Amino acid sequence: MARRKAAETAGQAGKPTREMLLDVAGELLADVGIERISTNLICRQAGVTPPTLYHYFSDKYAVLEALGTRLMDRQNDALVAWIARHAGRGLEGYAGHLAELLHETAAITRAQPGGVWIERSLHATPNLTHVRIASHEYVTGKLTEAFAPLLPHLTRDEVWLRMRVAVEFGYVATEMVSSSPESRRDAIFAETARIQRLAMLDGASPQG
Amino acid sequence: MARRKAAETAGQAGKPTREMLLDVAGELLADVGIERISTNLICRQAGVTPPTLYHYFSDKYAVLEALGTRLMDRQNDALVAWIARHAGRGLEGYAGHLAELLHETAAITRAQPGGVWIERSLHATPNLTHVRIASHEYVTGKLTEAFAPLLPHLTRDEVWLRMRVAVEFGYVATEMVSSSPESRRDAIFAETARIQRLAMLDGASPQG
DNA sequence: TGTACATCAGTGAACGCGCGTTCACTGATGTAC
DNA sequence: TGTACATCAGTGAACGCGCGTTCACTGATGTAC
Repeated sequence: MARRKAAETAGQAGKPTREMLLDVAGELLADVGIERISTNLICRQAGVTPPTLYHYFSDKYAVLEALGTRLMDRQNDALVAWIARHAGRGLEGYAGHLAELLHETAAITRAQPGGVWIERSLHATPNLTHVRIASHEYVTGKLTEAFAPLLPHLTRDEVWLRMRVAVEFGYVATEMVSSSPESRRDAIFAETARIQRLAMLDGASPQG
Repeated sequence: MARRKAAETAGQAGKPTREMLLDVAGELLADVGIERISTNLICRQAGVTPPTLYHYFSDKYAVLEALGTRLMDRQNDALVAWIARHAGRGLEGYAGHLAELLHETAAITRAQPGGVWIERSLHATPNLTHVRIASHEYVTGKLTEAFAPLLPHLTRDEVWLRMRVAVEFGYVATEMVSSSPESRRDAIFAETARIQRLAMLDGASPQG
């Protein structure tokens, strides 16, 4: 009687309980916010009793941390794949496909229940900021590896800073999009890609 | 016996109680986060009993909203003054002084107890996002007024979008700075100003 | 193939605690006459 | 100048509620022999 029943009650039949708890937690971050979410509420919404949650997570913060890690790992994988896909074609190979990267990242965020509220919540919780920072520094490192050889007039630290700022601008764009009507999405990403492109090419020789 | 005593206990002698409650609330947002802050905790820290807080604010959200409004009003005043100070010297009059604006905004944020955590908290609380959004749209409007005549090749909507994105990038820069060592501050703002400048001048005639 | 046992995902019920908020009240100060 | 009264900033104590977490337990499944 124990196994599998809860997930079905919550209409998430088939999903492993742990994943389902994370999905429910994400939804609740969007609905009530980091400031109102509670373990009891997550359990009630998931059709599970509290000891089940504590079977999978050591405490409330572990739930939120896992939620953030799951989202950011997916985003990071997409970025690494994007770098690989456009490698070997010089600066313009990357700079010409920034909007693609923004759209992909946004799609991943949108696909996850809670979407952008997960990032906002991590960001506003002193205990949890390290998740976001570690993730952003990881992708900054990957981008620095890719771009440093193409920007020989800059020191590695200068490239790193340029990438760090570009990463932050990218995330803020996906975030703006999430609170704008869908019709505005393309315009915001196009504008962001335009700016990031200028930032990357500035000072480099015309054909990168 | 009633009047004035509480503020002195909390080492904020002379400050009106309402202001002191907001300062304490800001500190607590930085210390424990939006997710742990409580009215009882604010009162304890401020050396005041709960009914005093409810004398000045209708409920917990009103405290946080007032805190956000106070910070953003100060930032907005600085931006309006910056526009006035550099008006009449064409595009480059503005674009050449972006780092100044970033530094001023950051200084205002830093001067307020809780600083950047106030913005993060509003941002992550569904009930309160309207404060941040209204403020950012207000300054976007002011910038659009100033820049539209200088960018005649763009429609007003295009200028608005460009400004909206620039505003968001500016805020994210002040935010990055707050979690970086002080020595990095200038570099981050210089990089942000570089990018914003390119974004503004792109497509315009050389002397704006 | 049967059986004994370990493991594992889950339940039911409760714990102490701090939350947001409110009630009835106090006493200092300002104002009218 | 004195006095009656309104106002205003604050207190002390408690309210019901939901929080995060834990205890002892259940019963289905996997494994060894």
